[in-house]
Amino acid sequence: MTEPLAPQYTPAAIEGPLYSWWQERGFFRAAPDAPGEPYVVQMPPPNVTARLHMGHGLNDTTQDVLVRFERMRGKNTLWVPGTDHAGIATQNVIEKQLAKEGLTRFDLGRDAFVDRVKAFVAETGGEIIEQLKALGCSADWERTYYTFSPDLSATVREVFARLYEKGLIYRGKYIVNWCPRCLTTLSNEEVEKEEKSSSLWHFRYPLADGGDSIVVATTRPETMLGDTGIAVHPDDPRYQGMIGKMVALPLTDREIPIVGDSAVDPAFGSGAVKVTPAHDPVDFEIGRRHNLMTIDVMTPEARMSQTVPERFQGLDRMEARKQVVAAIQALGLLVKVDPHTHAVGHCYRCNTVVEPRLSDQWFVKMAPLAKPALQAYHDGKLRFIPEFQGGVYAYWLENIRDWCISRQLWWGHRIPVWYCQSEGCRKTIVAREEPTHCPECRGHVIQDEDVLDTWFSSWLVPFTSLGWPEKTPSLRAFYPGSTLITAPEIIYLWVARMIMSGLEFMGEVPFDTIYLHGTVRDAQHRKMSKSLGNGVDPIEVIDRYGADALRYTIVSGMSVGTDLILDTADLDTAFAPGRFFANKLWNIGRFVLGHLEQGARPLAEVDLAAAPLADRWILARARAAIVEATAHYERFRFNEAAMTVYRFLWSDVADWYVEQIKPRLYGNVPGGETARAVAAHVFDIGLKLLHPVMPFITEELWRRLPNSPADASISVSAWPTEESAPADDLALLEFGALQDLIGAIRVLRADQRVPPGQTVEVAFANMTALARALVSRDGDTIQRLAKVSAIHDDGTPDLAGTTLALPDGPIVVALRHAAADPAKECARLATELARSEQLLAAQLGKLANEQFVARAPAALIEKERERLAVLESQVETLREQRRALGCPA
RNA sequence: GGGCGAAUAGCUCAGCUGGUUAGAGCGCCUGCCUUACACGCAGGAUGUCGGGGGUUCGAGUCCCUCUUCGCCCACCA
Repeated sequence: MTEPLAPQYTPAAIEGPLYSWWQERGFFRAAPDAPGEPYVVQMPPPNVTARLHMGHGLNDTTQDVLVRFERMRGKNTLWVPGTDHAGIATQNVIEKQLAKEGLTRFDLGRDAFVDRVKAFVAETGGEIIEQLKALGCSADWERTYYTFSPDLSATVREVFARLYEKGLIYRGKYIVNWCPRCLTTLSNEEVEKEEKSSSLWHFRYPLADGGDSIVVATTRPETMLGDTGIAVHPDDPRYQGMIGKMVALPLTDREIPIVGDSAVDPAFGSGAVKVTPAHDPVDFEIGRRHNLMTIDVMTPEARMSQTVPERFQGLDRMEARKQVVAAIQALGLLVKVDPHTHAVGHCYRCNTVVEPRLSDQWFVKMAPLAKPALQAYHDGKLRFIPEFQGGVYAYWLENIRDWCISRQLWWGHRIPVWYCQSEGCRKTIVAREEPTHCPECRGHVIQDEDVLDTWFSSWLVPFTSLGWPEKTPSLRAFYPGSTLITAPEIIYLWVARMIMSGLEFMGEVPFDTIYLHGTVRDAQHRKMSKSLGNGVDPIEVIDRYGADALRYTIVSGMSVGTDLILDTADLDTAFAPGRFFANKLWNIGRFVLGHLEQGARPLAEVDLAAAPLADRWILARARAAIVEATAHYERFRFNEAAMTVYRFLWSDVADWYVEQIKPRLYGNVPGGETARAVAAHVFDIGLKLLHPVMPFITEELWRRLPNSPADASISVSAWPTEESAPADDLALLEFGALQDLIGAIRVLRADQRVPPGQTVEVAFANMTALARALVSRDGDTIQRLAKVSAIHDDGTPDLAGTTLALPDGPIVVALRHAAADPAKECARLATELARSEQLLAAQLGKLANEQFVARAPAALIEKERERLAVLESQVETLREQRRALGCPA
């Protein structure tokens, strides 16, 4: 471990080995009986077929930041990882593979298909886990669960059986969302609504008695073939006489009744609604109330079925739509077509337009589960960040609808329901273990063909991942968990349901804090997606710039509740902040470690009272960084935390402290030992504060610090506290003044184009006590850092000076350097004078405002008075300079 | 249709309980290969804080309103 560090940081060389070492040493393992308050995070389980994308990058980096922070703070930290068998998504992947071979799942048959999926998962299912490791995720991988493992499958059955026994699971015929491509139902939450501009077609239906007619409006003309009634509002005067009459449904030979139903809005369209109970949830309810027939006019693939006139049979629904409209028009019954935009449901997995369809399905009765979940929120047991997301959660629960959990898929947990086949028995058996025969009549039983919604296993993971229903030590120690970190888009699909299942089966909410982060978008603010091709591959970024650079960029670009925008066109630029910072850090490390070969004394052994200003100052800055960064991490303001540490390490440590101690380290001068001790100490603090964000480089550098215990990891080292660095307000004030003095001289040099190599003489006037003290004690620092050969305390202002506000008053700083051109200098001074006079006038006005003086806090007024003094001095200096130069008035 | 979020430098964003001259990174300009780092150092420019109105001694910050983007929810067919 003593090879010299290269000038350029090459992350690829260190990240892999470090991760392997972390794993071997088991730093991320959480034992139920380990000391410390438990801190538990459930990782949103990625789909087994998934490859890491930026969404994971954002989500898992955020979790890892928090987990590493809490682990270092001494909590018994557990991050539970897992993968999701992802019913529809995974089945689709395999079906696509089959399609390439010219096959469908039906060609293989159910068992062979499931075997094929299993083989695929066995082969590729671990990829995403390896990618998460490349990202640096410090999960307890030994606990990695799989939602379709035998263990978790057993818990799914257990939960199904318990809910069924409690009367919370039922089977029924309702209108459900049907994806004609996936050939399965979807829950309401799995349907994504999209605004589409379309048409509202008005059809005239003649009454059966031949006299009158009635106009109906529809957005789905093809469903008219399944109309079994017409509904009007019972109080609508236009249709009062029509209720009860029959309509001759065009294109068919059916006669359907006109019914009165208050679900109809008289103000919309014509005020009359065609009722298609098999294809619309509202129509279904109307149909039920009025005993209308249901005619399913479509096949599962959304083609027109045998129930419609022959000319339309077999047509795709969209084609049928066109032809029905044409046929109606040919009959002279098309009244008008209005443009109309409305929300159309799409399958969340394949984006096909979802068809509402009457079907026999299994449901979970949600109201009894929602009630305690809502109560927990109102009782303050759930904290949402950002806060407003709590309202989103509550609104959904208040308007909860039953959950359709059966899926017509082959990949997933088969529904644990068997039906007795004997005539006269027909019992429905719900069982935890597969029954061999009907317990009632010993008849032959067959299992329900359907599988469960994927989310029916993932809504249980906060406790099933810990061994439930067994009361394992892990379950006892780590339930309930702490923080859930995820994207707002799965509040309903996952978060709310976990809360409900947690309350139902464990009696407690599964986590107390829900942190919802934004979405990763491209430069045009579009969501990253495969179809748009605007994605960034995090693995590519890690290979090129390192996981730390990726993580730093993610963290610093993300604030609470906002999206993360990444320019996908230019990765070099997009990840520059992280890359640059990692390199800077590496070089601070090279410098500091290079001077610590003989070791560093612990800070406790250093006489700080006797230490130079810079040492006391950097320790005070370290303390401020500790306090600030810790507060930011605690409040989920990770970008602010990152910025705080960045400023500490780059601006304070690198730009000032390192520059300041160089003479003490290079030259064999007294104080070198103190400088080494302090440098080692503040670098240790900086690395620790940064470790949650940039775990690899901080580990690599930290382990090389002389005072880091051998074979220890920064990831389990103690988080710095206020005790780690002494406060020193005087040092902050004095060093700040020193920085201001050096800064003022640098500005003068640059303004006057003094060549960088050339030293200058500086004249101070109006010296304050602080300035005098600094010049006499730290004059050498000023000389070195501002390239000054001599400092004069002139008492009179010189050419080309500037006024500087020190804490104890304004002083004048000037260069003893001939101004190039008196005329130019006069012009420059005139501009500056004008500006200063303006500011002075404004300041005088402000302080003349009686209201302000009466009401503003005293400290503020004091500051305003100080500023007035500076401005007055500035104006005076500029005037004197102009006089000295003989400038024209 | 209802609800929510956002609008600050060319770009991405900070600015938390109203209070100095509104900040950072990237990009840009000037000068530097100063023995940790040119992925760097020093200096610099750039903002009617989306528009309008209000509250206040004082508003980027609070209130109202409008505009523009984005998100979520919803059974007006």
